[in-house]
Amino acid sequence: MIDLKYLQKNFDEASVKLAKKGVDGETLEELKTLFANLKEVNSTLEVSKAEQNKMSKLFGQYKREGKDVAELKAKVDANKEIISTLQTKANVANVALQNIALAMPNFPDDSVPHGADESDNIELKRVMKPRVFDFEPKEHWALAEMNGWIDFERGVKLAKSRFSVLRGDAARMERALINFFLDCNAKKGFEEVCVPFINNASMLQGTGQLPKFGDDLFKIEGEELYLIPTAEVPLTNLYNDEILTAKELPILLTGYTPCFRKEAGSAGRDTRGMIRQHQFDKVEMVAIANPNQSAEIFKMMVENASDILTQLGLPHRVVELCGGDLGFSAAMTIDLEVWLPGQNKYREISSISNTKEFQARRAKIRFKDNKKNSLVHTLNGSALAVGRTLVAIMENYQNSDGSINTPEVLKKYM
RNA sequence: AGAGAGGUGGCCGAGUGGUCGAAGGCGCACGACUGGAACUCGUGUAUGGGGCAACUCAUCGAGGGUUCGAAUCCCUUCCUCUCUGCCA
Repeated sequence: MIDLKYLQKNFDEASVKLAKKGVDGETLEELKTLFANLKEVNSTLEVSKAEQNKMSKLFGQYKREGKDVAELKAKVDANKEIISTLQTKANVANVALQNIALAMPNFPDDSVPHGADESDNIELKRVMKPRVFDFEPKEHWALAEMNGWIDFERGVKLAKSRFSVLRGDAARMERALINFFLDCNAKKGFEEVCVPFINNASMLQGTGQLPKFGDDLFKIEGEELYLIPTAEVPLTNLYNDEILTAKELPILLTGYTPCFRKEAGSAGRDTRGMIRQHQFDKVEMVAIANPNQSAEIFKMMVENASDILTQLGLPHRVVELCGGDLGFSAAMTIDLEVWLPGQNKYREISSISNTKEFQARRAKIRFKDNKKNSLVHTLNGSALAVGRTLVAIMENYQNSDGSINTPEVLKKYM
């Protein structure tokens, strides 16, 4: 959640920032008004409550002294009415405020380039030259069929479309990749954790998936529980509603989880192959950091993910997201896009974001900094999306006969 | 899933209608003592909101109710523990 006090005091500046992310001024204006109203109602309410508390204390005193309380009771009863009215007003205002505030995206960092969508993103650099093929490289679904690696039909039979089954060496390579990624992250100081793949609504709100993006989540019927769309949710919320000490920061976490997404807005996109599935494996990095550490950690996370791709021999590029392409919670994001020779283009394989204090404010993750409590910064990034890495290996390591070589670093894992 | 017990501050634990944001202990921080430390003694030590501040409002798992007044009574709900059942 954005800082409403800041919005109040620096409305114009905040409007400019959020315009970068495509937020119209009207909603922002509404938010500001609601906030001001709530403050006013609350302050009058507080005065009445203070009055009520005083009178109640007096009431007890009168009783003990055997004095007559009839007159006082009349006063107290009248005040009670006023409080009840004000309280109702305050509750309504608060709900309205929360509804808008929780749906308001994060401020983009000042460094974030302007732009409307993906096409305005900025390529920072390319790592490794794509291999030159002396034959026409095939797309991964063709290779999958030739090698019996992916069973799309039976995946659909078991669940529905956008589910698939990995078989044989593909299944083993999926597992090898998970282990390889976790080991790489551990070397960079990330603690490995194994978490529930189902989280409750409050956690999903903490990281920003709820209330606005519920349509993209698989919900457990009859319960306030959801299949996680990314390990970012359980890893970040590990410290939900906690006050950490400055000493224990930064907390670096990594974990493997499957991710479940309804892909509600993606009908027709990437329908073929394994690029966009309802369930996919991912190894995630999360950092809970002191604000003065977060820039450096962000850089480290990007380098780590890029380094893993390099170790796997996968050409990729580093892309800085523009304001319009930035996710809801992110203040800044860098994507890594891997080269897919079969598709002849770069495709996202990792997304690393600094949400600054946006998630920390929602999830109430704070740290004690000489007596004072401050919000932490939270960062998250994939290292890496496992299924897409498998796809990248298939396309980059294919031979003319359709067979697929194993990347050197993966051999000891298989 | 059924039966019973219970959820209080960083932890333990008292508190069954008012003077309780909460005794006492532990832990922690600071100070005194010491060459230094332990011991001992003193002081301090929840969170969120409003206010420059004095101060004030809210919070005793969560939500609602009774009452002038609720940690304390009532209802709902979540969670934990024990026993039974089931299961990896």
